[in-house]
Amino acid sequence: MSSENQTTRLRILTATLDLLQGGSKSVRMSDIARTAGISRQALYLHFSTRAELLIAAARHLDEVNEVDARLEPSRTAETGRARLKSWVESWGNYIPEIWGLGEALAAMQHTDADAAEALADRMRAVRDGCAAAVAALHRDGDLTPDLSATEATDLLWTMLSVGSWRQLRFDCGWSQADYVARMTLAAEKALIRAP
Amino acid sequence: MSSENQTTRLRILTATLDLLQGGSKSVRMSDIARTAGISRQALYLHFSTRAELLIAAARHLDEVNEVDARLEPSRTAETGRARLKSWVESWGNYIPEIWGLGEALAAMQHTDADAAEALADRMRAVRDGCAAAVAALHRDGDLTPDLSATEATDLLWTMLSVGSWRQLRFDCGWSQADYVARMTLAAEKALIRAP
DNA sequence: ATGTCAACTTGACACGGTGTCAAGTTCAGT
DNA sequence: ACTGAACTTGACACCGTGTCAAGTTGACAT
Repeated sequence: MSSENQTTRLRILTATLDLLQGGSKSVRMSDIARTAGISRQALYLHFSTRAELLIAAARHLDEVNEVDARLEPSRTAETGRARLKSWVESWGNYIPEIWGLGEALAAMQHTDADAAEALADRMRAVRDGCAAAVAALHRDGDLTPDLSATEATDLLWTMLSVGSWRQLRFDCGWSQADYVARMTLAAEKALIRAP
Repeated sequence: MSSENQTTRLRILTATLDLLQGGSKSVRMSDIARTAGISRQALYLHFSTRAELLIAAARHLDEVNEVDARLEPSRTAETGRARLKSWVESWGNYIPEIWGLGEALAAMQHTDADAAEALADRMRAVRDGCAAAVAALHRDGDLTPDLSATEATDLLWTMLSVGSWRQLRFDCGWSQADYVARMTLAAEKALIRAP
């Protein structure tokens, strides 16, 4: 940790995230090196593989954004309904910050097993958040009777996928606020027992 | 049309679809040539580019599957509700046949403008189907008041995306029948006015 | 002042996949 | 027997990733 040269490593990571944030299609190792102000080979001194770099960037992003703190309100919500609402909002508002990286990781998951694993990890974490919200609903007796807890989790997880967000946000032109509002409503309709 | 050598061209197209159908990660030009029983260069004699080949394969698939006929029941449904149900079923059951090709096309949409356009075309066609179902609901006064027709179309289109299907089908282990049944229900809850 | 070590640089190269080029082969139609 | 189209073999260029080798720079210790 402290034995590593943080400043160069950090410059690399932030360069990577900057390039990816823009949703730039294909971010090459040389692009990253250039924007970090070092040679392409110096990059390989720090990260021996593109996948490794992307994974490190993902971890770094998690730290910087204090993921746990952002999810706090959802975790401490009293009712299941409140928890669902809060979860959709927290996660939905986190997507814009990670989607570039997510798509880059997704694009290389078929050529690199580590990248696939890192992506799967993160998707699993999101799924856990969905499962917790569903469990809270279930506990309150508010879960719709036509879905098991697992099925409800599957459905919510899929509704909240990065791909769906991207499509609504960019292909359909929804604003971020629209996305959160409409998706919250859609999730409630799909999961909460009819009155 | 008839001036072209159909048999080799056809062998190529079916080889392409066969390889893609399996959801094989990276189907190379040489893989396709080998399974079609010709040399890699002969492949380039027929399709000068990988994108061109994939696009031709997509068109061929549309013909072979008689897309229009499959969508007939949805188009002729009497009520909006019936139309929605039928549309989700028709399209949902078509996804398994095209998803491999769709993902291949999607994977190269950032490196090839023609591939992007071909994919966009097909997605637009799906969106049109969604819009028609929503319009029928709206006509019957059955559309939920908290979504405009456009928003409802956006939402339905996104719920029925290939990515969501892939996630539910493979990551969540849903059967095709499960997918259609649950998705129909979810679409109805999201779009139809509460009683 | 000298030596050493780590971070970094330049420049070359291998590899895999796409696409191109040139020169042959095969064979049906005339 | 000749032509032309479909196809073959084999070489090569390009790009992006990853590797290797040799040199530069500068901080720190002695």
